[in-house]
Amino acid sequence: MSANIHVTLSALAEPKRLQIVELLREGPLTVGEIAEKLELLQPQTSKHLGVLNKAGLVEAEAQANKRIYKLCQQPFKDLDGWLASFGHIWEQRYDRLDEYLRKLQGKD
Amino acid sequence: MSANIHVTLSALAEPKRLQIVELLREGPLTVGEIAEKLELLQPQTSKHLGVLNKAGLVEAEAQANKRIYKLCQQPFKDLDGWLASFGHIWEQRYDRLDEYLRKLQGKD
DNA sequence: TTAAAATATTCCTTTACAAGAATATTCGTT
DNA sequence: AACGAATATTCTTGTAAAGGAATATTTTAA
Repeated sequence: MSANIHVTLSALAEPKRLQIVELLREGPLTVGEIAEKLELLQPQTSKHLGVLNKAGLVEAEAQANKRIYKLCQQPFKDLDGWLASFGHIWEQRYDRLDEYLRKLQGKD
Repeated sequence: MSANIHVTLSALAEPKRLQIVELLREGPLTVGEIAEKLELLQPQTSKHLGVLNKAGLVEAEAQANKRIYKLCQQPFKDLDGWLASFGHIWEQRYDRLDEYLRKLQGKD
C-alpha cells in the first residue's frame, strides 16, 4: 500500500519543497548541498526534507555525518496513475454539455 | 502559457477540493449537486470551486440560476508533463549511490 | 415587482504551518 | 575525551487559509 494522493500533493504544494524535489531529480544530494543550491537555511532545509520523508517522497542514506537524500519513485508513479484516471476522459466529449443538460431537464 | 505546477498542486492539496475534482471526473455538476454528494455546505462548496476556478482547474457554465462546473484539462496535462520529467530517471541507476559517493569523495 | 431557488460573498474565528533563532544530536578526527 | 562539521529538533511567532454563519446577488417564475 502506498501513501495516498493527498499526502503526496500536500507535501509538494509547498514552494520550497517543490524546488527540493525538482532539484533532486538531477540526483541525490546532501542537506548542505540542497540548502546551498536553493539558498535556504539548514534548519528549514532539514525540516522540509523531514516533511518530504514523512510523506514518502524522499529517503535518506547516512554517510558519515552527512545525509544523502534522494527521491522515492513510488509516490510519483502513484500520482501518475491517478492522473491516468483522468486521461480517458479528455478523449470523450466530456466538455460537451448536451448530455448533462438533458439529464438536468429530466429532473425538473 | 498555462498555470504553473505549484498553483495546481496547491489547489489540489486541500482534501475537499481533491474530492470535488475526483467527483467531476465523472462529468459536469452543479454546485448544489457537488455539495450534496460530498456532504458539504453550499458556501464552502462555492468557495472551494472558486479556488479551483482561479487555479484554472475548473470552469463554470451558467445555466439559468445554476452553474455547471467541469474540469479543465490543461492543468492536468501540465501536471502529467511535469511528472514525465521524472520518468526517465527511474530507468537509470538513480538509486545507486556509487557515482555520488565517488563525487563526494573527490571533494574532500 | 415580488418571491423563491441557486449561488456567491463577506466577516469572524480558529487552526495549520512555515520562518527564525537557538539548541541538541550525531559522527569522524585529532 | 574533546572538538568541529553536518544535521536534526524545539520553541516561538506570524500568517494564510479553511470553516461557520449571515447576507448579498442573480435568475426564473408568478
